Amino acid sequence: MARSKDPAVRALLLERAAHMLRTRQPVTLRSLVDGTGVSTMAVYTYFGGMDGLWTALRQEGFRRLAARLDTVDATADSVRDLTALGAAYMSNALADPDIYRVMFDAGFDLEDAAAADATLHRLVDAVERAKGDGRFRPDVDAVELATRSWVIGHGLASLVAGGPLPDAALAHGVPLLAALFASAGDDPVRSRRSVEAGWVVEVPESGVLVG
Amino acid sequence: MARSKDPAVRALLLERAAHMLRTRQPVTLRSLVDGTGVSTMAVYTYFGGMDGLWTALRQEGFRRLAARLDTVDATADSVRDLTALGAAYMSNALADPDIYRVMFDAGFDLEDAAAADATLHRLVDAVERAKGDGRFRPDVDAVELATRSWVIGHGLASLVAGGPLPDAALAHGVPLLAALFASAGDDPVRSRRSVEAGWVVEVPESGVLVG
DNA sequence: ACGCTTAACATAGCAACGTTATGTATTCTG
DNA sequence: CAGAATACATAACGTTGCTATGTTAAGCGT
Repeated sequence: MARSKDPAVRALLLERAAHMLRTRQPVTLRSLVDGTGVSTMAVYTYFGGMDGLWTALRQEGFRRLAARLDTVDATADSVRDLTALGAAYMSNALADPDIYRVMFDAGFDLEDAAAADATLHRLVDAVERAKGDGRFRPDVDAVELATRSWVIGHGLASLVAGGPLPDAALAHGVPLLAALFASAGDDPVRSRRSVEAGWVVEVPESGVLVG
Repeated sequence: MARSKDPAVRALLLERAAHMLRTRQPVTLRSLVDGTGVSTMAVYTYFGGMDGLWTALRQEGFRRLAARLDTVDATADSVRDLTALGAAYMSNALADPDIYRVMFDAGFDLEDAAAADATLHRLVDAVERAKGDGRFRPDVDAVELATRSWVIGHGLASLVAGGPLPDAALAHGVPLLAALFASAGDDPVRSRRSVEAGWVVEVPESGVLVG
């Protein structure tokens, strides 16, 4: 056959692209490879072009999101845990606003949909656990409730991360989720307490915002 | 002085850019002016460059949004009206997904913030009218409740318009808004009825989706 | 063990992009 | 009615993503 691709080069380019995105430098084919020792062709052998790089970057974003969601561990309060997943989602979006924007930008293909589905599934699991605990009505559809939580989380993340709303608007997450969970059958007072306990969002360069 | 700018040319370029965006043609400087008889310089005299064109396009988007929100007229049911504003917001986003995306994309400057604020203000007014009708608790902050409605609307619009969720997901708007309004003091059953009455979203090429 | 095949990579060039410099025409002003 | 300033066309410049071409090196069959 021939030479085999070096996975380290791929990782290097991906890392560098993410870093350039974070530091607000325009990510162009030439600026990406400048100083790395590799030529522009590397982007084509590893990603098939710039479009492929963006796709890979989206998947890297979902990978990081998944990693952050994994740091949320289950407690006795399943509604708190569900909220904590939402807070972790938010922390991830704020940690890298540009990557988050790229994740949901124009070229949302089937691969990305699968990745998005995987992260949504974690929410579904959390909802089902809460149902098992009797927090939600038995007739509540776990996928639907998870999707609605996602709508709230994405709306908030999208408007705060580089959007028109300030960081302080993250506080809206608590009443929004509490209202949603109460509508699914959870006791309003108890729900509020659980959500306040779980809503801990890390805001870069401004510490931690607690609900 | 000298020749005066022709407002018709500005409107023509803006209209054409919006049309190219809707028909998924890439909007480039040259493709924009091709066939219009004007030269590439027109974009610079009228908008100061492509960035200026995007800013103008964002404002055009907010203008259209405002126009659509104006078609919602007040009825005796103020919560229905508030929901109808949300539905109109959604219809606008789905009618021109690409313009909607541009509106909330990267270059969100102060002008855009003002435009966004103006549209948010209509929601605030509607919330205050509902408070006057005794539908919401007196201690409810109108701006906050309006912002939370916006978070739901934007999250849904963003995930449906070109995003991972299908058009059918628009139906989530009803339970989400109903839950939010109920948490603000509105009677749950009555709220549900009002929201179902107001949630009428126009989906292009697939008719009208009623809650 | 050796040569052929094939993939990885560098170099160079292409069309198209946004922008700017330059020149011309037009229209308001003094 | 002349002067000046602005609208606009034309053309060029640097940079973009991409591709064609050439070279090098790794893996397999004999």
